[in-house]
Amino acid sequence: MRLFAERGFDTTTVADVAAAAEVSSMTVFRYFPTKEDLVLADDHDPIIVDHIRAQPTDQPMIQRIGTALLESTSAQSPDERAMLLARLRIGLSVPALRSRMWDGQYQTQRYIAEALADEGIDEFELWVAAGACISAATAAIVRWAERGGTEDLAELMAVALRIVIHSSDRSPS
Amino acid sequence: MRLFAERGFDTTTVADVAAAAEVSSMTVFRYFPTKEDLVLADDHDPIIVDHIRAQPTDQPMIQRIGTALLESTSAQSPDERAMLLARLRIGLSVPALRSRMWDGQYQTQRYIAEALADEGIDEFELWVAAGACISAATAAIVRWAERGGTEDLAELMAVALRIVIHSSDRSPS
DNA sequence: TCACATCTGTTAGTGTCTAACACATGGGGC
DNA sequence: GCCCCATGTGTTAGACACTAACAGATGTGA
Repeated sequence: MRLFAERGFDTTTVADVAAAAEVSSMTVFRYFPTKEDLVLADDHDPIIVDHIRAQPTDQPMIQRIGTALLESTSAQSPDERAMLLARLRIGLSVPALRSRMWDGQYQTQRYIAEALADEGIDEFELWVAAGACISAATAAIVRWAERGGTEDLAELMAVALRIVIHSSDRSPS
Repeated sequence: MRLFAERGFDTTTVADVAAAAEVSSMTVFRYFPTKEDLVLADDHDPIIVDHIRAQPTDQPMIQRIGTALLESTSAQSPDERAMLLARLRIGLSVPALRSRMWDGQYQTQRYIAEALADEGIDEFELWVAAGACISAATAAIVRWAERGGTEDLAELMAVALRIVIHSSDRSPS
């Protein structure tokens, strides 16, 4: 991350990273399947799923997902926030990384839909609701990163989720 | 597209495509910046923007975007549908292409937000609304492709958009 | 101390993509 | 008809990401 931030992602080779880590290039590829994974490796999905499962089941589906996303973001430590910002700073400016980030959110969407399956909700409706919430959360995160992390991420995300969810008065299940 | 469908994307080299087109590899890269662009090249964004601009301005923003997406999909010819399905068939199964597809939607989101700027709406709210609609449209398109294109895409998209928009009673601007 | 699994390095190779230069083709002005 | 020039294309050389197969090192348990 230090090398990428200093010299740029595209202009830093895997060999450079390997040398800085005092290992061979092969060793890097053994732990990170691609160069992109050096930046994108994170384990936030299980945390989100935990928060999803902890939501009261008497709420509308879209509300449960949105609240879970908001909670799992609010629970981040300052260190995690700093790491997230560093990742986004590099990731949003490099096309290859940006694409991979969106795909990471697609994976998150799949995890969420999987965690909430078997509740009798229509599969497609669940998928759409998860997509809408993730889209809103992403909008907040991107905006936050573009402003250099100076704004309140949790508040931004709450605003974004409110736009998508607004006064949903539909019943659960 | 034929080669990729027959022999797989990863197992078909650019040299193979170039040979089939009876040109050199260099010529391929001159017209398509990357191998992925051989599959992903499309020009749907301007059409969406046209439909966006054609919406009555007395509707809520999210409604205008959603309707425009639905219209520009409904207006597709059978040939365009077939091409879309072929692209999705290959694209969804190849990680590198899937990632790039998501990034294409990010670009679409930017076009939409740009087309609707200067209307006095809060920039962030506009961005979130566009993201939610695109997310819904994408859910419909992916579902449609996963079912082999047998379902009614316009109807799927209408259902998805209704979930995101539902009975929004907020005023425009 | 030995057998074994795990980790790491080396080598050789494939494939994407770039840069620089040379060649061919075809149309417009003299 | 001939040259000039723009455009399109091919060739070559090369950087870099990534893979596969093999060999050496290291540490752990019996």
